[in-house]
Amino acid sequence: MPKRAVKLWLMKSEPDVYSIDDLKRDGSQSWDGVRNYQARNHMRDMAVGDLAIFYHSSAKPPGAAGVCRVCRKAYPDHTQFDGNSEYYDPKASKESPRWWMVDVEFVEKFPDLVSLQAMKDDPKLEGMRVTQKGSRLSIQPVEKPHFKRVLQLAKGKTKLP
DNA sequence: GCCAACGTTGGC
DNA sequence: GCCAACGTTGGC
Repeated sequence: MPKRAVKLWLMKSEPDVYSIDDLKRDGSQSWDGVRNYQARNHMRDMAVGDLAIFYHSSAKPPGAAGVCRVCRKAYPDHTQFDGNSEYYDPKASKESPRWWMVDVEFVEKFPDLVSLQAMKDDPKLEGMRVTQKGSRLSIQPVEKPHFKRVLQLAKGKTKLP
């Protein structure tokens, strides 16, 4: 069986809540609290070793802040069962969980943040989902040329397989 | 704080 | 299954 190719993603986090610096400090982190079906489905498509752009949303400025790697494949998000959690979902049960999460580990923080504006201005990133108006999806697949270009703009040192 | 985009919910 | 109302995201 040939190994599945590494897939590339973009994952949004509000840095006031959890930033690339937090991930650098922690080493790895579970990506809980996703409550959107499309984003959830993308997480379930992830495999260990997949790489993701760590994107700072609702930031000044918003943009690509670094890279992380999936280090545990999708498993049930425990916050859906926790009545005290803001992510509690009364319709979810342990027998049939509704929400899933992955764990990610720190890969690098970019020397230069690539702002959303810079991404929008770059012709090579035309068509990249995050640059499109009203793109709310918090977990998006990214095409390899786009990922490479963001690394280039960021002076990132991550090597794509 | 505004509001466009768009996902979810619930009545029918 | 439709769609109006409502809620959320997230840039500006």
